[in-house]
Amino acid sequence: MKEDLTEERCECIHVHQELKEQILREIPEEGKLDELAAFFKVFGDLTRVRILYALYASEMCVCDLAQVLNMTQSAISHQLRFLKQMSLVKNRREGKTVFYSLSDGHIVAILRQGMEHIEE
Amino acid sequence: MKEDLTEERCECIHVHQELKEQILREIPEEGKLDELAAFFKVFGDLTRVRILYALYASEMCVCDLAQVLNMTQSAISHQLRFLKQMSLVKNRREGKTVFYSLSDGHIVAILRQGMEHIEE
DNA sequence: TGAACATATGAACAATCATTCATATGTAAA
DNA sequence: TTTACATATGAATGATTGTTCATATGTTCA
Repeated sequence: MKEDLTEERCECIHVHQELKEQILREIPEEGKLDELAAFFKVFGDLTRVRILYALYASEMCVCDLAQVLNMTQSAISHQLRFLKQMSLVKNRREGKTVFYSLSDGHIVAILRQGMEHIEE
Repeated sequence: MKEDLTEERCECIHVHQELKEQILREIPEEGKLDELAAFFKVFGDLTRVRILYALYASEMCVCDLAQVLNMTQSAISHQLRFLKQMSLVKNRREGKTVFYSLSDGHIVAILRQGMEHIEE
């Protein structure tokens, strides 16, 4: 939790102590919110969103992703590691190549919901 | 669009030219994806997520938000401006104070879906 | 009009992050 | 075992971003 910053507070009293505590109870705990923000942060980058849509179209290896998205293998690989850490993608090895795919349909649902919002 | 990086490409041919173009057709256009990433980026910060949940609990003025979340008025104000730009919140003035609230129920739906995902 | 309060905002700073470069690891085939 | 290919990764760098500080704008009331 942060330190108390009351010294510099205005005198606004729309939220009195009681109500303030009630609101705080309605807000999920900081740990959960931190996880949530971290989760959404994954979708907040153009490269990662492109990767996710590409994998939605088809399972692919790192090299193919790099070709399709016209980026370096290293850049793609770094982002895939991040996506894997956040369990948005899974992978399987087949000989020298590693194939990546979306970890579940949930991901697509979230992308779709975001799309709906910006297309208004 | 980025420059062509083919010189340093591997020889992986799982995606031949035809398939590559088909996949590219299935990926939304770069402009849309950019918007989408920008949209999700808003949810990718702890402070902003806390603000959104606080406003979900109750409409509030800047000063009250600062108190409830124990942050400076300036920090909250900056984030509210951002949230407003991305049209996640709206506001109304009443005398000296400005009240903020969620712009629509869609926002809550997205937060909920994110929560569902991390609670697995 | 002037004083007090609520909010907004520009500039600066520190922290975070995406990409690049160089190189390491893992696998297959010769 | 050596070579070649596919992927992974650590360090460095440039860009982005959240907060702070100082101050400006907008509103009410005396």
